Amino acid sequence: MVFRSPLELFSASRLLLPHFTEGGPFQSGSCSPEEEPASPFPPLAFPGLCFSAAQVASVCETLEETGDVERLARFLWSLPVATTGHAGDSISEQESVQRARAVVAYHAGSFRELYRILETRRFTRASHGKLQAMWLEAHYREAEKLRGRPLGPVDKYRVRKKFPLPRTIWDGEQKTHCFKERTRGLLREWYLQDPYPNPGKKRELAHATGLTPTQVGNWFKNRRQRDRAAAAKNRLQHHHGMGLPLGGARSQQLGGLDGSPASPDGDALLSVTDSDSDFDV
DNA sequence: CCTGATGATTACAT
DNA sequence: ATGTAATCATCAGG
Repeated sequence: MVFRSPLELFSASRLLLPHFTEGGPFQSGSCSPEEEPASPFPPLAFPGLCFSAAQVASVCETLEETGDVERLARFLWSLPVATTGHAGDSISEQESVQRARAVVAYHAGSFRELYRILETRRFTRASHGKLQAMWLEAHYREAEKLRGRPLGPVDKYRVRKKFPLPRTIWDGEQKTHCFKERTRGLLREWYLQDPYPNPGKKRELAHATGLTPTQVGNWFKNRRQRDRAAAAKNRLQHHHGMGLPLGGARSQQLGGLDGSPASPDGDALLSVTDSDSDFDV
């Protein structure tokens, strides 16, 4: 659907390329210090043969940020494909280029190519979020197409389990349910010291966790509510007299999900995180 | 503070 | 393998 005729693409790329080289809007000084600063742009040569890696990366990043996927696709197609020989570490290997190719493949619906890119190349953390979203969305759409209907939460969960994120775009730092594990740990620590933080503390904690002060306030509010509810439940249980041999504070209702030890499949290391914080009275 | 909505997860049945 | 019910946590608004 997004494809155009090759003629138009090529002409557009010829129009596009000089536009980006002029003025040098961004310097993506990642790792190319020894390139010639002179000869800013050979005006009429073939673009793929004369652009430095930094320039290509800059163009890719700019086009990706602006969301102009069509132009990005044209630019990628204008690049030299699979320059053999020693070109293994050259332009094509740059993360910006690989990420751009992933974006283009995703938008074009070329999911297999997208998967190949995401699985074979290694990406830095800054790209993980976007690439993970693309990986998941692509699989969702495929599953959705196989079936007639849109996917529910359970279907998405199953798709997620069936196609786990590759290590190339996931550093193993799993997020439990909502916030990052690190964030939750910080919130819990501060909560233990002071369940009613003043605005200053809230702001400081928000900055430390990357959340908004409102989110921090909501978390504390919900947390207090949850603890209070747990305490009330416990008190009721005590009055009624619990005959259960289990001495744990949380009873049937609150600890309802801890009885699932039959899932030793790797990713169970975090499912126990916060329910344990409901310490007994 | 309480409630509704939503997502994630599990368990059960088909 | 897929559908469904139940549970839990989080988020946001009244």
